[in-house]
Amino acid sequence: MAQPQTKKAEPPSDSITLTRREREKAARRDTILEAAKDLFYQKGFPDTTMEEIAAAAEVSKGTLYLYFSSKDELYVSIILEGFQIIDGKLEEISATKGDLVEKGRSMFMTFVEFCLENREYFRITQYFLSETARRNLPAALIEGLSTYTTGLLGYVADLVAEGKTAGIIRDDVDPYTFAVIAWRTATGILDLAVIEDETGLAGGEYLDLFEQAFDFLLGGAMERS
Amino acid sequence: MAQPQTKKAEPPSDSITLTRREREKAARRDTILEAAKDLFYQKGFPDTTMEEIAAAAEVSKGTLYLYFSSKDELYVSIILEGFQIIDGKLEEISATKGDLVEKGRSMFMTFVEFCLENREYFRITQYFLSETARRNLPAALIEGLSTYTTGLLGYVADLVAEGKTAGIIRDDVDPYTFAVIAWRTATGILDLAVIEDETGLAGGEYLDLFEQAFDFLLGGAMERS
DNA sequence: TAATATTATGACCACCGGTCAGAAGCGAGC
DNA sequence: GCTCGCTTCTGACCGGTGGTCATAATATTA
Repeated sequence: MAQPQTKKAEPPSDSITLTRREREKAARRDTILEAAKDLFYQKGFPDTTMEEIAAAAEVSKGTLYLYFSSKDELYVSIILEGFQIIDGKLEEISATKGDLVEKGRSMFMTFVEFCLENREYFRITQYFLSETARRNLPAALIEGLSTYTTGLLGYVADLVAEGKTAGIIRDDVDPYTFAVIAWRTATGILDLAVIEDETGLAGGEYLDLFEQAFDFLLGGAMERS
Repeated sequence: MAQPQTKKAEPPSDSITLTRREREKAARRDTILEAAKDLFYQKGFPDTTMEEIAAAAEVSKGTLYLYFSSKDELYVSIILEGFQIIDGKLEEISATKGDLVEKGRSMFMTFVEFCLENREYFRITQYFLSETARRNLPAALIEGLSTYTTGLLGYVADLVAEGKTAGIIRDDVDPYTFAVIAWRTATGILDLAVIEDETGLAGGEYLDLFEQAFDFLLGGAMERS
């Protein structure tokens, strides 16, 4: 997940020791990351303490801070992992040949379903928007997240642009703007859908709401023949 | 802010003592609430401590807990106040006669602008969606919020229903569903717009994004003549 | 004024994220 | 194989926070 890993197989006696060290460091980092992910997903971000993560990773609390500068940075690293998974799925859809509208719907629903199946992950990404999180985070991480987001939106924007060329989407629709709006509509509804104890709609019922939201947005962007 | 206030001006010697006590209690509660609101709006929720609120309200920290069971409950009480302001604005728009589409846009943008002008308020409402907040909150407060939300959405749903009657909105559009989607689209984008330090778009630029989002949604719901 | 009930106080507690001085581990040179 | 020096690890410790509770102050009643 996002770490060099430097698996170079050049073993002259000199550099090999350094390389093994690096590998061990990366492995420990991964161990911590996995432990943290399990706990965050199980108990949520605020209820997971650094002490617990340290115990689960079988290191001391101090060691945590040798690999991650703060609790916030730790979970942002986990976010990035999730981003890469979604990125893979969208790229796959993007590569298929087929009806443009169905490809769009598929992207939208794939994103939604991933977030519904990984609620804790979604909650974490949302928490990241909060002012507090951003104040305490290394600028590099924020930058990284923005880049990933832009990348994901790119798949949608490209599709919309294709739709314009094909005469399906209106000329005055800006592809990237549409992508942003669709993305934020999805997350807005997800905020609701991710709440377990809600009196109203339950899990599956929300899928229809997402479908309808997509239909409205698309309908507003399509060329009316 | 949802407290009785009991300003009754009936002063028979017997009940007056009891009433005065009640009034004093309510007044204290209000004082605390005002102090907390000022601080929350100024410094944000996480950076405001109970000690500070106590100092600002000129009471001790312990007293805070005689009036509010937790920090969470304190600020949710503030949320309810904000809801009533929005409710008033939407009701006003609802009562005007005029173009249905413009009324809808006006409701959407009024909500958005209120949230942009009261970012702290908006952040609080969003935080309220989190699992943690819900676990620690009195059921009555959650119930209250749901009721208010349903009320706000009612204005939009009624307008959509009117649009259907007028033949502007498609027959198969469910008014309440549309209202929910529009609401969540707004909050989804607001999540982004409310971040100060964002590299990309700045404050005002978002207004256009909201307008476009509204246009897409509406376009998808309108009867295509 | 004395007895009682209500309300306010702030020292105190548990807990958490984060730090740091020192311990432990490990490779290199003699 | 022993020591020296560097890297990695540790856990006691710190500052600060939300929340509690025995006690004090105040108001009410008799």
